Amino acid sequence: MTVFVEVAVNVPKVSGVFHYHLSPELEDLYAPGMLVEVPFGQQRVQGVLLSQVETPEVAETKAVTAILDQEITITAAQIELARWIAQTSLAPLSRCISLMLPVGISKLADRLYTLENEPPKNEKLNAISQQLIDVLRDRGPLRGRQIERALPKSRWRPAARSMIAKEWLSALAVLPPPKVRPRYIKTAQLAIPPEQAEAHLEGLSKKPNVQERRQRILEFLIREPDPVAIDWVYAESGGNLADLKLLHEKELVILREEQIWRDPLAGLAYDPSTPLALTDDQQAAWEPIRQKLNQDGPSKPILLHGVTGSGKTELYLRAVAEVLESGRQAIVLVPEIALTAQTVRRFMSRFPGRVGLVHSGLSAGERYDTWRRARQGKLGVVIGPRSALFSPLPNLGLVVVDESHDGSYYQDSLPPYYHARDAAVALTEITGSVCLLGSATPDLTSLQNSRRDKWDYLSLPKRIMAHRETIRAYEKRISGQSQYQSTGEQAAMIELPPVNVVDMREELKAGNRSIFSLALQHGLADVLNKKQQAILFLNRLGSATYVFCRECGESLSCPNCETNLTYHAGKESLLCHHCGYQRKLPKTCPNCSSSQIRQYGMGTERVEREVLKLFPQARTLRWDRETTRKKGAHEIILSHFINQRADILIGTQMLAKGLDLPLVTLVGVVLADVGLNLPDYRAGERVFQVLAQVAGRAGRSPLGGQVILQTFDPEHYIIQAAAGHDYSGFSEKELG
DNA sequence: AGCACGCCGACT
DNA sequence: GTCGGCGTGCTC
Repeated sequence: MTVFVEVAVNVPKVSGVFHYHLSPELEDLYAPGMLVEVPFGQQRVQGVLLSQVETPEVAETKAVTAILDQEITITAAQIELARWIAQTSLAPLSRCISLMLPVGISKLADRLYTLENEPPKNEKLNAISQQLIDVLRDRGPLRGRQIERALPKSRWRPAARSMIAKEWLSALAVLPPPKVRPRYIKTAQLAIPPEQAEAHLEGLSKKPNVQERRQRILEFLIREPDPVAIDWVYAESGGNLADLKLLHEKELVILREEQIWRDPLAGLAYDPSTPLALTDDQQAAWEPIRQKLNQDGPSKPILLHGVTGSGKTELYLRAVAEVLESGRQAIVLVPEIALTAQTVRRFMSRFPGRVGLVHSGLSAGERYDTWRRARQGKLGVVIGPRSALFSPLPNLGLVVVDESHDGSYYQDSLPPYYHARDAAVALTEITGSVCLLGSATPDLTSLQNSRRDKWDYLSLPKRIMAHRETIRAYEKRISGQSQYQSTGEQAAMIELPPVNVVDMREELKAGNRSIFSLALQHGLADVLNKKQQAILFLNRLGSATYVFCRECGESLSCPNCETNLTYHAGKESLLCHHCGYQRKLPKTCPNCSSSQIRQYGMGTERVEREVLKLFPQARTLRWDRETTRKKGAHEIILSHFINQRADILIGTQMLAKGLDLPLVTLVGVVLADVGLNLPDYRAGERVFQVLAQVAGRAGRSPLGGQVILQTFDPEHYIIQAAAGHDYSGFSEKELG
């Protein structure tokens, strides 16, 4: 009986699965999820075995060439998840399967080109053919991708084809081996009991210095009973591999190869932390979560709606601990590692040695090793952005989606276009595990799911100031400026900061032409005086500059699609990014004929300049795409600010993501209504989310805090809702 | 991705 | 008449 299997081939653009048969020697080794090599057309390609099939769809099946990895590369749950993503995103299944292959493992087919015969001397060759011949003569046989690099952008493939027909070249279908491999180090260990080794310290060499060196090696190994990395032996003794080999031949030392894990977290120091006591609110939310984690069978996803600073992370940590205790694993999704470093650090210090971190900055080797440790169940928690969802954990118990409203969970750059939040829910349904989605400003889709009882809903309505010791540390630092009394409880509650909405039209009427209202100027002066910190937030989308009438607040919009027109300095005209409508910048406002019509959009540099004009002594720090482009820049800027090496942090959208900046007492939103008039039914939702999040950055310490929200449209319900920290008011209005 | 098949323009 | 351009479709 021949065994037929379904294979998803790793070829971009190929949708669907193909049927192959297994040769008798592979039949016994077969398991779904294995990485194999199969012939496909003229090529040799990678594929993933899915399931066995009774009868193949075609009469003639080809045989699976080889099993590339004895261990399962993709778990059964992942195969199902890939199928789910393929179905819902309309992307080819093979693409969804390759999402789950770690970088360095996934390999596309290629061809190896060899120069077989020099073309006859009298043959006239075109330039490309000549180049190809030359490069193959110089460098020997090359793969297609190597030729691609040697002759960039040239159309060498047709030339190669015609030369293959003339038998000057040959082409062989190959599948390159994976780029990443486990890393091994050599270790040395004493082969005999230490007492006996003492007797062998003499006569290791005739040369006194060599004798001494080898003696030192033995002495070191006598002190270290466990296998030791040979580099360490060299460092301790000044010896080399030849010495070790000699000692090995004398049967005094065992030399071994030991696999090591490349771990990006290995060098990091962290203070282990213990669970914090829960507040009553947290306790009330924790109970149902705990129950679900310990109950068998399917359970609804949980939407954990907690205002900024309400202690959602502590609940995630508890949930993860509960899951680990029962021998299962957890995945924690965060929007962007660089912006959620604080959250990541809390997981690392609560579960030292059990956390695997995945993100784009890792080397292929680090990723591969983290992936393999996850596969072997050696990691308890995998934390990372959306790709962390595809870790092959053998016994998944929990998926946490932190800041689950965040737009970066949606992949829109290349297919499959999928939403990691939805995929997380799907994965927990497949595996029968628990999905915990946390947010201070849940997206309306999620809220609707909980309203319709598809999801469960838990809320943390109150803010926690800080843990008692933290508060005490601050009180020492600020010596008596505190507005709040310690309650004696483990954690004290604190109000969300008051929000002051400033009508910028009134400011102009009163003769203030600065981009800062008087209230914001006073606020900044006060902060600088008291040596506290402020954040200035620019709710800006891209580099677009909007045109406003400073008299009536009217923004110029496109007559066709109601999008705000944006000003392009290069063309000196207004452009609609939606339909391409273009017009000259008008001299007067079409609404009120005022001449106070200006482009109103600015970058962080402009804001910084304005701040320094008013407060030359202020120490400012800019945080935007431009200043954070370099690797590690996020951490540097943040730690600068947290350590009070700057007074005012000026930044864009990134500021809105889960940062804990305790000394910030003032948040100024330079222009709150930007983005409100976009032709997108979620524009209001996005603006509300970002305003609510950034407002939540203020006043997280005993110093209290306030938010100043500048706007030309103070009556807008989104602005009103954000000003009142009124999520339910906002969602009522949006959902009806 | 690669390759075959197939249908229209400039050449021996 | 044919060589060859690249559009479309298929690969178990």
